Amino acid sequence: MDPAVSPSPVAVDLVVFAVTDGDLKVLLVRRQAPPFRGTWALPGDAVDLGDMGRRSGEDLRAAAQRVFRTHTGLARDSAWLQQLLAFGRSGRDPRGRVITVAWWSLIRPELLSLIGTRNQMEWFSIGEEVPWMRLALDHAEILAAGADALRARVEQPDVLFELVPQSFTVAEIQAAESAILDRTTDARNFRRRFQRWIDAGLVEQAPGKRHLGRSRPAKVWRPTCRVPGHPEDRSAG
Amino acid sequence: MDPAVSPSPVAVDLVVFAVTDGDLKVLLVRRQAPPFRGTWALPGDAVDLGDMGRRSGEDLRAAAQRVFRTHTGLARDSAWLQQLLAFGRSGRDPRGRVITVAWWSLIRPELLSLIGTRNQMEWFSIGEEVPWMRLALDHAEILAAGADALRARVEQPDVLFELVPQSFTVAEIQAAESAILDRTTDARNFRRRFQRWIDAGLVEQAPGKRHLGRSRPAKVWRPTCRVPGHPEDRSAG
DNA sequence: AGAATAGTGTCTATCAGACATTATTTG
DNA sequence: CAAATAATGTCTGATAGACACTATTCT
Repeated sequence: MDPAVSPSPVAVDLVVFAVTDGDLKVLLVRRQAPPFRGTWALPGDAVDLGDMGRRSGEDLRAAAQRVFRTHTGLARDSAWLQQLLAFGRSGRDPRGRVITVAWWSLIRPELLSLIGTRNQMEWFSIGEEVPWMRLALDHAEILAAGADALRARVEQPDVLFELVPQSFTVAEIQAAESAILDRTTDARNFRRRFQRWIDAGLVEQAPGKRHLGRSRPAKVWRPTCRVPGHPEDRSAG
Repeated sequence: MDPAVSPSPVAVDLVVFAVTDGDLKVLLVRRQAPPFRGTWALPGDAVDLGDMGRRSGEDLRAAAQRVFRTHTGLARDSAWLQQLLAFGRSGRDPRGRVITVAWWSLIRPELLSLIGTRNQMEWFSIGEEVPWMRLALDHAEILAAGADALRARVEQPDVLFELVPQSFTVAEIQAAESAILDRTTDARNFRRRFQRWIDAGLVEQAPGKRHLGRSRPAKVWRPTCRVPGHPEDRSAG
């Protein structure tokens, strides 16, 4: 197939977030094929639409999960994926007319080590390092929309839970929020909100404690058991 | 062209809202062509993708505007349109694999008379009348998502402004909010919020008063002049 | 005067931001 | 005990819900 022509008019692109070292990071990959070969881009791929009848092709969510697995090596089940928006400006892709459905995804810090630095990919700190001006296609625009969506929803505990370890201390989850919003909340006020999450039954204490250095050990918490992960949103496929 | 085969793998569908008679209504059209001929559906159409290279086709937003104009007869400029989500479950369309990008739209009550009851279309009250179980394709799902999006954003004055006349009384805009949320807010508490909109410079008094029956006339308000209408969101097309 | 709707004010609970203090561990 | 981080509590201002009264018009 001619690599300069898109194999499908519909694609998916992922804005994959993680929090490490107190920074909100996004996963970018170096494009292996033209156009924009060698430039940083969001992980994405064409959606297999089938052949307009007989072969049924893959669902949008399945395509997003496939891209997630291809680039991270993680099981598709461990992917928290939510649809963002469709981007389809005529002329956004030099290969032809391609509509892309963008998704945002969250990865826990514990899983990052499993990903490693394989292939041509890298985590970029949203605040500083992202080479915004040099992203392929309209990916800068998509990434900005993804960051907006994340920031808009980070107040909801369930989003935050996907960006910290399965069990966490109050300080850890607060640090995650700070990284996303890029501002420090007062620890005491944050704890008060956290207390409400406890009262509402959103979190429960996990066994064990955690302590670093020579200080008082912190209690460990976890989200109260729901079915693990995966928001079932309407845009499922 | 074979009407049983979709002309394009990408479509747009519109969830068009209006408030009349104290009810939140949505515009449905009777499908003229198979499949689902004769059933109620959201207004929508295939997106012209061009020919994958030479002809550039139309932007997603342009397609949504075109559908808006086709079905309402209103100028595309008067369309408040915001992207909702893409729906692309394999098998959602019996004609083949079609991804649809859904938009939600708001129409002021003053414009409703211009639309009339042309063609095969009708306004249905969300609460009661919508024949949910009998909508074509996955339009019930799309409509539900659209209603959710509207309810989630109705607290923001700018959304509410698009569902009332260009100039309105406090009672009128409160009635619109009540219709959308399907619950009555206390008039005095609503007025207090409205006072804050005045203080923030979101609304200003318009000339004239309005009075019905034998009661005290009400002041008339309007949004402070911004460029008329049209949210410029990132998903522009 | 009476009916009807417009507009203003009060009391209270909840929540966010700013800020001080006590508690528990290691060295 | 000193250092370091965990955890709790107080004061204040903004906002939402419940509720009572005054104002202006028409009949």
